Amino acid sequence: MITLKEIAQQCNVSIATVSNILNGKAKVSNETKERVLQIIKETGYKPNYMARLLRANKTRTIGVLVDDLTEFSSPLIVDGIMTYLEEHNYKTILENLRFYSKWGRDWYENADYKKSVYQAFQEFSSIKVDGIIYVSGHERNINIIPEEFNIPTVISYAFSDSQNFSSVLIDDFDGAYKLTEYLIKKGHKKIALVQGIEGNIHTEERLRGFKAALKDYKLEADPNLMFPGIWFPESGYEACKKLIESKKDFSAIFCFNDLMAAGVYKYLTENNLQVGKDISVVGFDNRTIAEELIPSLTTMEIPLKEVGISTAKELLDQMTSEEDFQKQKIYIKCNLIERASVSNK
Amino acid sequence: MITLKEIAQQCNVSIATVSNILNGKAKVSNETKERVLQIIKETGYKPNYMARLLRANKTRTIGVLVDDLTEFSSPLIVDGIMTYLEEHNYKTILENLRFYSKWGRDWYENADYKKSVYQAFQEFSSIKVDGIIYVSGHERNINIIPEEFNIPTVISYAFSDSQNFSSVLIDDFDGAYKLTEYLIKKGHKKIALVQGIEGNIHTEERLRGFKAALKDYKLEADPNLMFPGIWFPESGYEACKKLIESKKDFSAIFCFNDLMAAGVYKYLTENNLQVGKDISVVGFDNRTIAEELIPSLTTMEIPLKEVGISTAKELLDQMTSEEDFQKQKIYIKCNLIERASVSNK
DNA sequence: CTGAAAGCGCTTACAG
DNA sequence: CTGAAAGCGCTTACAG
Repeated sequence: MITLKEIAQQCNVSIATVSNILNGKAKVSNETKERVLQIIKETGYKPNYMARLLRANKTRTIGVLVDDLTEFSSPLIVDGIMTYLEEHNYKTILENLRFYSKWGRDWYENADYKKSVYQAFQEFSSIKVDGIIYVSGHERNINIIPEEFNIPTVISYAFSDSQNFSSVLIDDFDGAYKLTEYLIKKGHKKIALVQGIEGNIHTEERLRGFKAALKDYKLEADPNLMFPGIWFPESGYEACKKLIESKKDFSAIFCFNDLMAAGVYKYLTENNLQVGKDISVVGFDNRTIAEELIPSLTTMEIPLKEVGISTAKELLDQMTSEEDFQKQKIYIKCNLIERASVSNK
Repeated sequence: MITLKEIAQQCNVSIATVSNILNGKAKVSNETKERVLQIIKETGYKPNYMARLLRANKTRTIGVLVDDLTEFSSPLIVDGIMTYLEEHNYKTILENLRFYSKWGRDWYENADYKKSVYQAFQEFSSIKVDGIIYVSGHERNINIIPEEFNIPTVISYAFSDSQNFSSVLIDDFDGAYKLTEYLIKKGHKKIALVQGIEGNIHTEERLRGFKAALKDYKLEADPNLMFPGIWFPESGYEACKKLIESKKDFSAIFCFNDLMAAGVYKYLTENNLQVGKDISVVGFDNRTIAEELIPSLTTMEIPLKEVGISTAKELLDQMTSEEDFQKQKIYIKCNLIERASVSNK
């Protein structure tokens, strides 16, 4: 590979001059400049990235750490991050922790989890990234992000107790509130619930939103209509089975995600009940499947790309802020996608 | 950040000695070694990545170029690649071209497409990656991969006319053959087809496989039962509509992907025809939706993670091979996932 | 406007 | 077994 030195020799100037031209330090005559630029073009010379970084001691590179790239939310968040960073002329180095594929769905109970994150930070630190983004696979309280590296870090799709990290989250409360309100305005008063995993933040926030909406409309939440779930279709199927078999009075089912709604569809269909006619159903997430279910599913879209963009923006804002940067939690609102699974009651 | 030099000072040895210890060049007494290692541990010293790379002039880093990370196939392929590379102690730098999000679905007709790829190669080259993997969003003939950089490069989920690149592909022919054979063995003789976009490799290969299976079982392909499609549910819906309205005789529909199968489900359901009873349906891809459709869809799984692993392996094999490495096309077989959408005829 | 020189943090022959 | 020195390819005061 051709080097600065060789370019300088070919042009009969010093390497400093070539370097100055390359970096736009203007103290060079136009004539020399053009000659050098010409040669650079001819030879296809490219500066050595490593050397440059070693000297400059900053990289204009952001390290992105992902719990697991195969989680449904991750690619879109990463896409948003990269969109914003690219626009602002930053490069990205992505490290995929692959926690779900390595250790199954309960990986955050694995002892090596913390170690892996720490190692990733060490790597990023030795690469001298200018900032770090942690992309979580689901919202939770992350308390294992090392603070001693002193690199600006923002958390995407999760948060931390630490005051040192801003984070960008989904407004699950608002989403569930609006979805419930939508059902109420359609005339539904007895709404059954298929919840997510207990203790999970999405679950708790959506539950809060659900209850708040009922309360504001002077309705009461009926504990007999509330079922646990673990995000997968089977949960919806089982909950729906119990619900129907119990012969309880209800007209709509609010599933805390689309996959469980698919399970509800399955049970209802198998039992000759028509979704959107006999029983109304709503989901959450707006995954691909929501549009393809029959009838198509009314649900809440999570603007994941926007989460990514917002995260990247927060990080750059922090990196370029002069004074003490005020860390914050940013909540992104969800959008109601109205389809065909809810009828007027 | 603490440096080699400071460690050396603290230990009263030369930087060369510390460096040797770090790199396991054994010519150091145990005593010194332990003392130095102790200090390194205490101080939390980490070698400067850039400096090391600058000196060593190789990076143990693989550049991964992705058409678009939000394509359904990409995250899993990338996951496979990273799995293999991590096991072999390589780092990954990922560049997301974001072609689909930038330019819509016909991006490869965009003139800037080639330029973007070239620039990415330039970047990788100046970062001095040891190898490059190009991850395509769908199989096609890629003829715009620059060859002048002289960096070992393997193509994932696509191929090239050039003899300089190995590639890893899905065996669409085999998959379609087996799926067709499966239908035939279930007694279906008149099989309708909802194809993918014309000219697309997946379409052509699956069509070849379909026809080959029919031929081997002495059946004839009926052009009247073959419909075009563009991979989305609407295509399946429309094709199915025409098919039913034409009153043609058939007992099964082979959709070239799961999304179109979802459209077929929709039309059949709306018209009171039961999938898996009145009409059998199979798809291709085994996307999330396949399991959630009612009844669940029999389809071909594309082992995307395996594609990624295989690609990474091919690249490392090439990089470490002594003699002239024989470039090849590797075909990964698909797996039949039998569910509930096909009945015996 | 231009160049000689120091130095970023390492590795690697080489000498002792 | 250990260290002085050169050098990887750049950038950046500084002097002229």
